[in-house]
This record gives sequence, structure tokens and C-alpha cells, in this order.
Amino acid sequence: MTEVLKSTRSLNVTEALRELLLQGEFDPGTRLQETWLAERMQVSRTPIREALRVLAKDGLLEYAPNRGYSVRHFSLDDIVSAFRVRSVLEGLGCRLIAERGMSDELTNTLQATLQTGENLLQSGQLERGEFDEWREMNKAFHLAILLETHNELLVRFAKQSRNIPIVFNGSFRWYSLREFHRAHDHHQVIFDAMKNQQPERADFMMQEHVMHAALILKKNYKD
Amino acid sequence: MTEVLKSTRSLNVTEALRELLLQGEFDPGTRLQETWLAERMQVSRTPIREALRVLAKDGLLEYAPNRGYSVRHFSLDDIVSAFRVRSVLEGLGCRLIAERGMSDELTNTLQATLQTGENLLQSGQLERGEFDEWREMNKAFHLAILLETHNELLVRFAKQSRNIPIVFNGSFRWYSLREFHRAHDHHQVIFDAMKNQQPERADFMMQEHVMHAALILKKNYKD
DNA sequence: ACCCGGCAAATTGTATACAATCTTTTCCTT
DNA sequence: AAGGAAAAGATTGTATACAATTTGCCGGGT
Repeated sequence: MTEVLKSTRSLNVTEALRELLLQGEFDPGTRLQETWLAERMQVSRTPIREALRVLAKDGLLEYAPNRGYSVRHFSLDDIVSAFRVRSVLEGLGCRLIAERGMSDELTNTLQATLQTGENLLQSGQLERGEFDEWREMNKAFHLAILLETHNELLVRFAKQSRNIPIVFNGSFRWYSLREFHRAHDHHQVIFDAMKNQQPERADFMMQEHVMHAALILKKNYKD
Repeated sequence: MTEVLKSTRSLNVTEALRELLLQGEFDPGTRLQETWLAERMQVSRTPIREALRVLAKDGLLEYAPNRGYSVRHFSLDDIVSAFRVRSVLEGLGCRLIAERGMSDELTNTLQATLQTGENLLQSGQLERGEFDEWREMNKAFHLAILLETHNELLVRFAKQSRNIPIVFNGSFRWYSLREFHRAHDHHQVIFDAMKNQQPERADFMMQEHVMHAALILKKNYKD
């Protein structure tokens, strides 16, 4: 009954390579040669080429005809700019939902993530081991809102705007307990605003929330 | 001295195919077979496949592993949703510029487009022949603002959000003279707001401007 | 030493052959 | 006739061969 997940080498290589790039496996500027990658990934050049083309379109690689692909460098400005874009996208998401009212399903989902956040904060210091749980919770919160908009392009762009090394995993390693609390407060206010159909407030708070993350990153990121 | 524009069959095919799709050359749902396209485009399947992959990532095609690509259908909702996303993106663009103040270069460029718009409106009825000029002017106005932000992701997303059949060429065929005047007024207010460093006003008016275009499309588009 | 042709090697671009998968048809069973 | 395995055909996926282009190197001329 369960639909079998079909895939191809090309798709697998694309995601594997994307992961490597997002984890910062390759230094910016590094030239990615097809034969070298093909050997490393144990496939022929064909799927490699398709993967490279896609990742270049995603902005992770730079491309020049007849000269191949190289790993893109993201300046701090690039990253903050991406956050600013994401802030208005996710802000719009909140606004749309606040305007039309939340579904019971979204209400439940978000309440669950808020409870998870609450528990994590109560449990003590939020040590390294709990980063992953927080990350999960945070991702679930933001994604649930986006999906509820039923605006495909909005979801696509918001996701894509996180497709940046460093940013991708959420930079929670720099968060102090106070910062986790602040993020949690933001989540609560955003939820409350959407629940009470306050589009302006929901939008504004989400922008505030996202740009605060950018601010923390800006303070700590050296390059 | 002039740099030679290098390209490849793959890139050429991608753009050619994109153009066909944006012009609505293929009915939604149509299956695009690689061999058929290869024959039509007079190239082998290799560049065709790379083009299809990219266009699928752009949202113009749908893809299923081992089953190939088909032309995507855009509902009216899809299109209006895309406009809404574009409105906040371009709105953000205006806001950013209003915050930091306009460069002389942008001021000149925008004033030139405003003058062109003025001339077109004065020249009479804006018949079919003048649609193209209006389109050019409009495109120049919006693009100049976007580029001035120096926010690469913003530019990319805003451009991509126009990559939809029907939308792409601007639906000026449905504009009455009054509607052209309204669009022109919007442009003027947006310019004025940015010039006087009124971020909120600039942002708001750009959103209004974009969503008004969506409204006109909504009124006239039947499908 | 510097500047350049120009040849050789390396790398990307394209076509094609082959493999895997999906689709359609055939034909047997009930 | 309905259903369904199984083979045949069509289509996509991958590997590889070849072509085009770029890059690195060598040597001659100034």
C-alpha cells in the first residue's frame, strides 16, 4: 500500500552534493571537476552534470560555460540579505494565515511545537544534545506555517532562502539561554497574533523573529 | 575588447524551451518527450535533459522519476499567489532603497522611465503598437529598483516569480487607458516615496501596485 | 627575462550506446 | 468476457565515446 519512493542516481547525487555544500565540506572557490566528483560518488559524469546544473541554479555553485562549476562564496552581506528576504516571505505567510484564520490542524501542530519548546527550556541549559531537538521544533514551527498558506511559490522561496551554508542548520550554537527564551517568546506571540487574526502583528513579529536570528549570526560570524 | 558571449547548446535549448513555455506554446499537461524535443530542437537528448531538469526546478514543468516531464498547469490561484509573493518582494526592494536613499543613477533611470510613461499616456490611446514600449518601460522601472537593492536573492526571486505563462508578458492587453494612468500614478508615488525616504509608504504602494495588476488579471483571465 | 605561438594535456560539451523502468499488447486462464 | 501474467515496445536513466574548448607547457624570437 505504501507508495515506493522512486529515485534516480541523478537525484541522489544532487541531494548528497547539496548536503556536502551546506555542511561546508568544500571551501568557497573550489573548482568541482566532473570526473573527480564522478569518481568520488561512484557514478558516471552524466548524473554529476545534472546535479551541478541544479545546484548552480540554486545559487550554491557558480558556473561558466566550458569552464565548469566552483563553490560559491557567501559574504556576511549575502547571508543577511537572504535573511531579510526570508523575513518578508515568512512574514507574509503569517499575515495570510492571520487574515483567513487558523485551521484546527495548524493550531494543534503549533501548540505542540510550543509545548516542545517550553519543555526544552524547562529542562535546563539546552546543551549540545538538545540543539537537534530545538532545531527540529523550530523547523516544524516555521514549516507548518508556510505549508498552511497553500502558496507554493512562497514555500519554495522560503525554503530556498535557507539553502545557504552556515545558515542551513540554524546557528543555534551561538544562542545563549536568554536567546532561546526570546525565540520562544517570538513563537508564542506569532501564534497568538495568528490565532486572534491580527495579520499586521503576526507579519511584523515574524519579521522581527527572523531578523533577530540574522542579528545573532551577524554578531558571531567572522568572515 | 567586447567580451564574447559564450554559450552552449544546453543553455540555448533551456532558454528557447522556456520561451516556448512562457508563450504558452504547449498545453498544460502535455508530456514532453526527450526524443521528440531533441528532434524538434535538432540536438541530442543530452542538452534536452539538462534543460528539462532546470525548467522543472523553475516550476514550469512537472517531473516524475522514470516518467519524464510534463507541462505544468497554473490555476488562477497559483498566479494570484505568485503575484502576492512578488508584491512583498518588490515592496521590500522599495523599502530598502527608501531607507538608504536613492543613488543619483537610480533617480535618473527612474525619472527617465516616468517620462517615457508620461509620453506614452499623452500620445493618445496606447494602441497595440505601444504595448511593447509600455512593457519595456515598466520592466525597466521594476528592474532598476530591484537591482539597486544589491540583494541578489531578492532579484532572483522577484524575476522567478514572473516566470509564469500569461504573466510573463505583462497582461497589458486588458488595460484600459484609465488603468494605464493608474499604473503610472503608482510609479510616480513609489518614486516619490523612495526619493523622500518613506520606506513604509514606498513598500505599501509597491505592494498595492503589484496586487492591482493581479486584480486586473483576475477579472479578465478565464480558466 | 618577457612575450607569444602553438602543441599537448586536461576538462567540459554533445552524441550515442546500452541498461533500467515503465507502458502497452498479447494471449492464456478462469 | 474479465483478469492478469508475460512478452514486446517505448521511454527514461546512465555510461561511455567522441568533439570542442580551455589550460598548461615548451621553445623560439625579441
